[in-house]
Amino acid sequence: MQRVFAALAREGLHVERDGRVYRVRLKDVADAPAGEVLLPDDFPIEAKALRQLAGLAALRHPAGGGVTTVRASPDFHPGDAGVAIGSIVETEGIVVPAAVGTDINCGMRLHVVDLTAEQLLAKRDVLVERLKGDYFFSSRDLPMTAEAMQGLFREGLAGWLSAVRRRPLGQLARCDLDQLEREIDRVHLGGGLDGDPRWAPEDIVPEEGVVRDGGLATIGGGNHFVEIQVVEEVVDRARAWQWNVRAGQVAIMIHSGSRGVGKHVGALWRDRARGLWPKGQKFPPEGLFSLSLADQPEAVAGYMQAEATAANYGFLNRLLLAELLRQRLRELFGEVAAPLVYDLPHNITLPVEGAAKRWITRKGACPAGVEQPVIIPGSMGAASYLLVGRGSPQLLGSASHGAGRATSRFEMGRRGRETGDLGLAGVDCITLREERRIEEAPAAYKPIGPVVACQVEAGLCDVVARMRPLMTFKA
DNA sequence: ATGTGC
Repeated sequence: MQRVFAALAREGLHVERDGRVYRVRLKDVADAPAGEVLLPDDFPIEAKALRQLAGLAALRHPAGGGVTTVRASPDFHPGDAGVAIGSIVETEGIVVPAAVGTDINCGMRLHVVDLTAEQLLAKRDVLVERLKGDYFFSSRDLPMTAEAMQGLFREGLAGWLSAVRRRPLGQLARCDLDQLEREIDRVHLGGGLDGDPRWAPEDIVPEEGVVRDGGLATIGGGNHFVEIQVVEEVVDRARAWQWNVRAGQVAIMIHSGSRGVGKHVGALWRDRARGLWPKGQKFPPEGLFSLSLADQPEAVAGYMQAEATAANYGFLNRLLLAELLRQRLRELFGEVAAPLVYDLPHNITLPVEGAAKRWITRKGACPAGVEQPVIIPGSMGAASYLLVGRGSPQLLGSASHGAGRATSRFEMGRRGRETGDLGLAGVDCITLREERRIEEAPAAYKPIGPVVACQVEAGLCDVVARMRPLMTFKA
């Protein structure tokens, strides 16, 4: 697989690949930093996605600060909120709420389970029935005290956990809280950023008493899922052993985010950024309003705290989705070990380490720091990968967050009605919405193999293990 | 992406 970096040239913006030149017309990009796209050979590249990337590159705040670097990961594709999915952007002196959007702390979580696929599939039907109850019919019982919700929003998983330890209610009383505590260091950033409950939707942060938040432990729509997999191949035996991953074992992979809380925070700050834009100044492309440290330091701090608040909720959402599944596995198989391998966000703004006033926003890009676990899911029915990051600067210490959509949901709907081969044979997808099967069918996505291979070849990460799906839950 | 929204 050949590695291809294509500069978005300043004059006219073009990408040259395989002898073909892709041109994108865009004004205002004259003094923007060049963007780079990493793609396998023969991959389609959408003009809309390039236009969006160029729009990001051109961002400047009239009071000072702007975007310094943009990169695009191999699963790069157009987004509907003005930012292409797979964008990695470094800013200096500004933050851009719309760049991360409303799906704050969308991310991945991976557990391994001390069962073989055969053992698990022997109880497939009863497991599916119970999980349908948990994930689709809200039969779960997860009452949260005011202290737990406030601790969560303020500090993340550690704050939540210490409150739950004081008063474990409902199904939380059946969780192994010591294990959850030990697993916090396998969550990126310790599963906690400095947030504040005042940024969360009011109805889920009681002053006192208990709330039953219907958003917690829910999968969400689109490409989000809970998947039971089997480790098909271990490539890096030493690291796999160290991370508890064994060939032939069952794994649990979760792709979800901060649900309504991220939507609340993202929409609130998108609107605030527009409202705070200096009067009389030309609007930025695609509604990408920024907040400048130069004249709005409290707004920058406020947004970062609000984003952190939603991010903390996303960490707990994934933890609880996994916890429900671990409880069902214990019911059916006894005390079976199902340790966390890693949990990490691929939709988040983080400060650049060791540099004041600089941030990296990853929009559909997985952090891939040195020796750090990287989780790249394939599309429904396809393989997923556990990798180890190498901290390469090429994509600012990032990797892709998936295979990348190749065909729009709308187009897939049309193709589905015309009964094309959507690659769904043999896929065990449990969903209440039939249209998901088509919208998220394997044929809607690029093949994960080349997407992973080109990143390995580029030195972004190395494969530790490959998993294949056994059953996928999609809301 | 979103207890989607015209």
